Amino acid sequence: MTDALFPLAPDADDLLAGLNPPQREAVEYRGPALLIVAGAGSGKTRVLTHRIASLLRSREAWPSQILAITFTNKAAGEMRERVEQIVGDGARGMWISTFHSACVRILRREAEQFGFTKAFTIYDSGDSRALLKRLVKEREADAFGLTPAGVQSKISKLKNELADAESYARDANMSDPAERAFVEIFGDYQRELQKANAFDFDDLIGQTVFLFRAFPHVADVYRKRFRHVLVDEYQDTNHAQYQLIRELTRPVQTDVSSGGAAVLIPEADGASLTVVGDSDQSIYAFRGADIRNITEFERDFPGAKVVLLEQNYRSTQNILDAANSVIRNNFDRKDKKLWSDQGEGEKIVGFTGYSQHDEAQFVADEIDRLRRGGVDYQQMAVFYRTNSQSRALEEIFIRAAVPYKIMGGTKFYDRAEIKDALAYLVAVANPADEMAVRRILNRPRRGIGDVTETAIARFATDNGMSFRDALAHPAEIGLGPKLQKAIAQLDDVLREASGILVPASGEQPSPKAVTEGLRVLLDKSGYSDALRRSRDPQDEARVENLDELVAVTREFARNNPEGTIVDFLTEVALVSDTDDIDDASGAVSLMTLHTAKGLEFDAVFLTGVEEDLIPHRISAGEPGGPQEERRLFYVGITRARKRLYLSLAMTRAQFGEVSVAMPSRFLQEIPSTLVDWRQSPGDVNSRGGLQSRALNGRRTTGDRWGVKPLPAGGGLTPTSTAMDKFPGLVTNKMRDNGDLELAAGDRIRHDDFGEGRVDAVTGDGAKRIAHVRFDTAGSKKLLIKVAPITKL
DNA sequence: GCCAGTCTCATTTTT
DNA sequence: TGAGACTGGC
Repeated sequence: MTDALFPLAPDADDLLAGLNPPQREAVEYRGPALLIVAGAGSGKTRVLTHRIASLLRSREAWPSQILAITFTNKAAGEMRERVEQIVGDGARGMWISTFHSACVRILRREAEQFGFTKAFTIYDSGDSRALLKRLVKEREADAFGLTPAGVQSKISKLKNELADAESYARDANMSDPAERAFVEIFGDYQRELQKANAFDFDDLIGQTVFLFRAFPHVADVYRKRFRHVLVDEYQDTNHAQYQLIRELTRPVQTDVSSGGAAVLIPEADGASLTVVGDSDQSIYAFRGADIRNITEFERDFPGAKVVLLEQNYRSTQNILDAANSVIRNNFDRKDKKLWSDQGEGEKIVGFTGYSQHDEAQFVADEIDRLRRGGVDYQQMAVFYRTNSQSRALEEIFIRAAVPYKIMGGTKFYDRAEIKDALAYLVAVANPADEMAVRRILNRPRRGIGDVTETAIARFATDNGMSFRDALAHPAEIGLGPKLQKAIAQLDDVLREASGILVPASGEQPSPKAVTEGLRVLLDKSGYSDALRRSRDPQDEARVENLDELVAVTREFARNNPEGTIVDFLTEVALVSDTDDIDDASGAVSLMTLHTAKGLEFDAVFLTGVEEDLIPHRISAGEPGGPQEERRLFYVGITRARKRLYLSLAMTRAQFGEVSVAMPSRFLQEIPSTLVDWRQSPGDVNSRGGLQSRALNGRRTTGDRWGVKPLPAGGGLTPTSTAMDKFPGLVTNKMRDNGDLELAAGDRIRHDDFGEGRVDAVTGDGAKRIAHVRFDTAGSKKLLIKVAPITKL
């Protein structure tokens, strides 16, 4: 069979060209279930896109029969692009999207089936927290120690497990007042969402599963449609997502029952399922990702084929050796070894700074050096564990004129003025969304405070109308003339915008509707004017941000000529700024380790490699926490193509207080032969103080980092790395008196000061300080955790 | 109802 | 440290 459009033979070849044997197998295997275990940098995107292309080319599937699910919008965009590169227009009609977008698409189509409308709002976590705040307050649940944030995360966890308020209540200890309050709030919350015609983030998945289970005929529509389901980053799926996949890949059954007898006959096999993932890169357990989804795939899908991709095309062998030797310490994993044929490459560079600024300075200097050596800024990235660590880096980078951009972090759509503007749009698109209407009620200031807001709400309840509709009856609410006028004006503006954005049925809104509607809302409500008149200098920036939002609507109209206000709001709710990573900007990327997943750079700086940061101290108490932290560290390492820097600081200022930082235990897991310590923890922290010789020396050297400082001991150990010089300085081996209990009256011995008596102990945790009077050396204050002391 | 100044409090990761 | 809650004066 030849086909003019799709000549089979040559194309099949070019899809396999350049692939190694396991990769080929992953592209070519056909069967009900396939698990591709793809180590970092093993070319999984390539495999996935070629697999899709191969299905299309061979006519095994129409584009519309393919559903590819990724974790981020960025990944979805990339995959689409790469598939289009291969098959061109033949990719049209495929669903390549995130879990959330796919579910929104389904829910919008089917919303009417279960009490929602197409125009439902998507609550982001800020929205749901705001709602919960109100509910917690109404129930006075703070008296039981419930906080909005705590309730939110608990609800989220439950939803990820597909539990609802009722099912949770069945097993909950209802004699505990806090539990009872929680159950009540959970119930309230769900009712409020329904009333507001809104889904929160977790609902998008959970309610889709619910929809499929409650309405099998609806599910069958999608089961018949999607014959090939492919899931990327499968190790990050949570239970709800797992169940969604299960529902989608169930066999289609036809109901031929007659006269009350239910008879189901199989109509078609379940869709073929391909999942790609790497359990070593599972770093989202904290928000419900269940690593078992991937580790038990073969049990879940008997007969599943498993393909292992272990050849790494990204990094040098040194980097991979480091990564392997770190991840090896996680005990419950299947052994998997990344290898590369790119040669050893450069050694990993280690550096210890005195402070985080010192560390940042090293990074800045080294970036500068790399740049001079021909590495582009956009090929360099700096990672850190927590967002707050970026500040020190930024300060130094600004001073050192290193161009940088922060990925993630404060989001455009999180700004108050943007949320206000969007609330205006939501109030028009989905008037049932009371939260949105309440939000804009007094923005700009209209003199409407708590009292008036409550009066409106009461009027609405009393008259069986929505909060939004109550705005149309200011005279009847019993308010002063000024307030009546203010409310009437708001009502007018919303009405006018509604005419533009949601025209009467049958009429097509103009492509410019969203832009125009937003303009009307901002201008006629007085919002823009209020900002422009303000003398707060920040308001100038806010005006600019709103202009930017208007520009976003224009861009949206260009890309989606048929796009409605609801489509626009969906996009805004689901697309974070992290997604539009501007690769051409010529700047160094700064981001958290989590954000780094899926990216790669020629040079990577992994900063803050300290205990309590990575592994983060909070993780210590969580089951599986330390292991997940190790995977996070592993993810960071494996982002690097050619150069990897590991840096830390000996002291770190946190919330205004300086504390001593210890090298991370993970450093010790890397063979010392792989690391070239420019300045090791030993150089900085040799006992005797933090103003070490190495640090002082550095300040006076012209080329600060060009020359490797001589190893201590006069260079008598030429092959040693600095790590050898300070046995006893890194974690296990590092002096760590940990939970050494000292109390006033105890006698201790200090390596340098001899014996003494403890007068008092102050502080707590790692910062406990012993006040000691030594027999010969006088009084000293010692940090109990690290001081070279023993109790007698 | 508004505002500005003070206070307290928690500080991980985010589709 | 810095964001949000709270308070008291207008």
